[in-house]
Amino acid sequence: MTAHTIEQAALVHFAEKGFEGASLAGIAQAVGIKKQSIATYFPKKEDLFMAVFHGMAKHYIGFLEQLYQDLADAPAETRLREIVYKNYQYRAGHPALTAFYKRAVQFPPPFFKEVLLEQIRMMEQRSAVFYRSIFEEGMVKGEIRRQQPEDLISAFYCLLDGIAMQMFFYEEEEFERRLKGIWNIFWAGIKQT
Amino acid sequence: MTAHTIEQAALVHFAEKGFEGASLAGIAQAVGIKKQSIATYFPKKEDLFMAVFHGMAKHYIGFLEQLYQDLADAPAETRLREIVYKNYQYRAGHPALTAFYKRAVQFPPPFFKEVLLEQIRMMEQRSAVFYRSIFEEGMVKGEIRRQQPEDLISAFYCLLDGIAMQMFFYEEEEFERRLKGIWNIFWAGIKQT
DNA sequence: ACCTCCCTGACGACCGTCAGGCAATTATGA
DNA sequence: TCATAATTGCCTGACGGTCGTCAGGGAGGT
Repeated sequence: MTAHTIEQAALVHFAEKGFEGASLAGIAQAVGIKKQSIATYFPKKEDLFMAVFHGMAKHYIGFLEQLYQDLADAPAETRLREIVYKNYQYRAGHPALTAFYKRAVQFPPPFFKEVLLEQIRMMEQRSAVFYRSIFEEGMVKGEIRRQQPEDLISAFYCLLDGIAMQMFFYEEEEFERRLKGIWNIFWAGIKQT
Repeated sequence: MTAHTIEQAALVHFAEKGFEGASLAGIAQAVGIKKQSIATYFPKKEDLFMAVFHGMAKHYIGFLEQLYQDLADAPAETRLREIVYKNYQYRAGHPALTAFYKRAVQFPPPFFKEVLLEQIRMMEQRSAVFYRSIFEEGMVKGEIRRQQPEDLISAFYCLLDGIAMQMFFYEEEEFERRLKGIWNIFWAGIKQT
């Protein structure tokens, strides 16, 4: 039980200050124990980081699977727009998880850069399969203009990443206005005319 | 002279490990002096970081001004595409500056979060004025479909940020293939049909 | 008697910063 | 022109503080 509490506190600290910047003392204090007690559950700091990362990955993958399932029978536009918006809402609703993820992806602690990047590639590939099916189905049904599926996937990832970056700068209200405009332009760029 | 050498070494270290993660000892070693000697030019670590940041900002702004100037008389598509590609080439050609910028923007050291974010807002606003003029001119000339300029600007920033993120994951060749697809979809989304 | 869980104490390493020294260069004034 | 003063540029030494980790102890439940 305490292990889970530690993970939660560690998530926040790692998200805010990164792996090197976060201190075991600070995490322990947030839990209400001494720093040495963390070693009962996570012998090394790296172990704690790994546990937090896997917890985050599990949570996010669960969200994605649920999302994809819910959208099984819908027009391409609805499906894609829902992925964009639900991703945004997930990120807005889980700021600590999101900050941790952003930091881990862009500035991974050196001790397991490779493991981490591989994990991220896996997650992206899992998504790519799903996105590809949406695009190909959309093209067959005449909802989406015929073009290379790879280009569509690239652009969609670019859209999602760009949105994730922009979230950082604007207030909720302002951002949602922007999001609407961004989506309309993306959809205009791929739909069948 | 040494001051500039120190700044260059600091740029690399700050870019790779962040403000807290980079050590004065490491930077000094890269220059070939002792860590205490840095204090001759930069009394506090924060002063060094500030100097590096201002150097980077000046360099990048110079690049943007030059770019905007060169594109003064060209069709909207050319201008926008050039901005995208030249930005990409700049980032690819100056990886340390880019990494430093990314880290500073997304995870600013706490001691001057506000100063830094304000600086960034300034840089973005300077660009926004230029982008807006391209879009408005493009709409007047019938090159771009009539719509809210704000939406176009939002989408363009989203495009640039998304591209900056994606650069991280792919090799040069693979990435440039993707970039082409991404650009085509964006342009299809805003051009006059 | 044996785990489970958390504790105290101490360690070596590294951090940024302050204080002060010393040679080489440059500027000053007779 | 030359002695002297001032400045520059980098040095050594030491400081208090924080870090992660190792070693070992003790209370409470099984």
